[in-house]
Amino acid sequence: MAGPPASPPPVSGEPVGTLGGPSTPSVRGTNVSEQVQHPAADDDLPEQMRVRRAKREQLLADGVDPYPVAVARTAELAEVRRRYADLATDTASGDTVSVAGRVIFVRNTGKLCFATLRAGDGAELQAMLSLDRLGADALAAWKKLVDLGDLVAVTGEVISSRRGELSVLADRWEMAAKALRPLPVAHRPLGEEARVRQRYVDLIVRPAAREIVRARAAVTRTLREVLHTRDFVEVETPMLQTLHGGAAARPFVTHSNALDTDLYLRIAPELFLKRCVVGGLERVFEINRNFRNEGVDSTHSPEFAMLEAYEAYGDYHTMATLTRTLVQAAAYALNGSHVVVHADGTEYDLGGQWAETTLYGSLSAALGEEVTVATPMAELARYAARHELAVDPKWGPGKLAEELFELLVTPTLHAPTFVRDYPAETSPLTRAHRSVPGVTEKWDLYVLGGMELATAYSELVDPVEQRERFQQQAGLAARGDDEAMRLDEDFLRAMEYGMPPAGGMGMGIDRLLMALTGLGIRETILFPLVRAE
RNA sequence: GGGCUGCUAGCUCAAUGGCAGAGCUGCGGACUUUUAAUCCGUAGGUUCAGGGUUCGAGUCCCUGGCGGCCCA
Repeated sequence: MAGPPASPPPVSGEPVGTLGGPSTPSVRGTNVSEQVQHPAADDDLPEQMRVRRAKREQLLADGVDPYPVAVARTAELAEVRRRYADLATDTASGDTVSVAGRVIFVRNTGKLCFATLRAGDGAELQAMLSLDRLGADALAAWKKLVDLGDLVAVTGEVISSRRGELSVLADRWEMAAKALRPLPVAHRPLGEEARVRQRYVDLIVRPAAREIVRARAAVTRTLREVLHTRDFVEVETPMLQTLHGGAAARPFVTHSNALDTDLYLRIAPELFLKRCVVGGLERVFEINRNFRNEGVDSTHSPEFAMLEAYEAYGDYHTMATLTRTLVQAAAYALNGSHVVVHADGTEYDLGGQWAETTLYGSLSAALGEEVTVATPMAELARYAARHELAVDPKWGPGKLAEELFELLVTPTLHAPTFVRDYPAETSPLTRAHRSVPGVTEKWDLYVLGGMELATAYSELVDPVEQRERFQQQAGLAARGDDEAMRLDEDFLRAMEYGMPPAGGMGMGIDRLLMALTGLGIRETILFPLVRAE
């Protein structure tokens, strides 16, 4: 380390050549004065950033790369913790290791410095830097040049301090990457917006932020494993589509220059997965993103991850069993139990068999009046008025019954509940019930007081009936319902080759994480969409 | 779309219409066993932007921007 830390380097801006070097011709001939503005811009930086930039300059001046291509590293922090877990207080192991991590706390005394290093997995290890081991220059350089947030590497003996803290007593230290921005206060939560907009900082300072990322990975891996063991094949179907279909939702529109045509970001993979089933991929699934150009709030994100699975010769009963298996496996992967613990400490039991009811049955119970798919519009409208539900004139009786159900029943569905047999009117891709007229073989799975977690059908596979349902939807679209589905000729052509009877299921991955953790959707998505700064 | 609410130092937050502050962070100093180290000293601000009321606006009013919560 270079000697006396006498002169704070002249803050003379970027070293020549890094930016605007010879490769940028515009700089050379003309406006040289513009180049000199870099230092001036630096002067506008907050003091703490100027200081850190100056330290970077000092390192360079000392001939030390603040961003070396590699540093000595023989062990991970967690590995050292594991291996020396039993090292007695105030003893030395005799073993030398090289470790690296981010400096999150510093406690400097005159001739002995302590720093807490943290690795990406959350493991922490103390580094000790003493005058007698390091020498005056290296110790002075440490104190002068290392800030909270820097990534450093330390080589030394694994010891336990007098207070019993497992530590690396440094013979040598190196800068692994100099941080130019200060870390936020480590023990106070970052503001909501900063957490979302600068997730990287959130991840550095908040262990729970890292845990949710790993929880999500554990969940998606578990879903895949369960499906693979049941011989489901994972596929990836188009996210750019010339027609949007498979759900009732407003799409995002984009444009292909090559084809000179507008394209839609998919709102659901359903119609492509069914093409797969027609082709003989009898058990097929996809986990990927859907995009819906709709509201953004605590349960809705414009892009959201979804699992869809189709099983030939299955139906909505087999999909219910599959769904319960998947959710319970995910819960088990997170918590080792079907009872998960939410962020607020409450327990949520996903175990055992789940409650089942029907839409009209549960609605009748809530209304105290017998309601069926045959109940006329006028009567339903009276119930709506009784409960102060505004009725959209575009609604039919099926849609109104569903709205009443959502208003009166779903808030009461706290434990996981399958709600079966929806009106045909609102389910254009669903097969008619095999014994109950007017309803379809569809269920919605509700959790946590009304959050819709998954849905499944016994799929409609009759191409003629499918065409009629599409035509009804096209009529709605023509009347200005921009959520209505478009007629997809190629999909119908596929169906005309014959699709086996099948069950299909879709589950929101973000919502599954919410149900398993009790967190809001913006916490379960690493980088949720936010307005540009 | 409607209602409520927030935006102040790098971070988290204070400040009856009357000198813009604290803790942490930073900087200078002391300290060879600290644990969010401690102690002494010190710096740091376009109070989101623009307009208005006022002798005087972070504070009140209007418009806009960016968030959050609740409702449809």
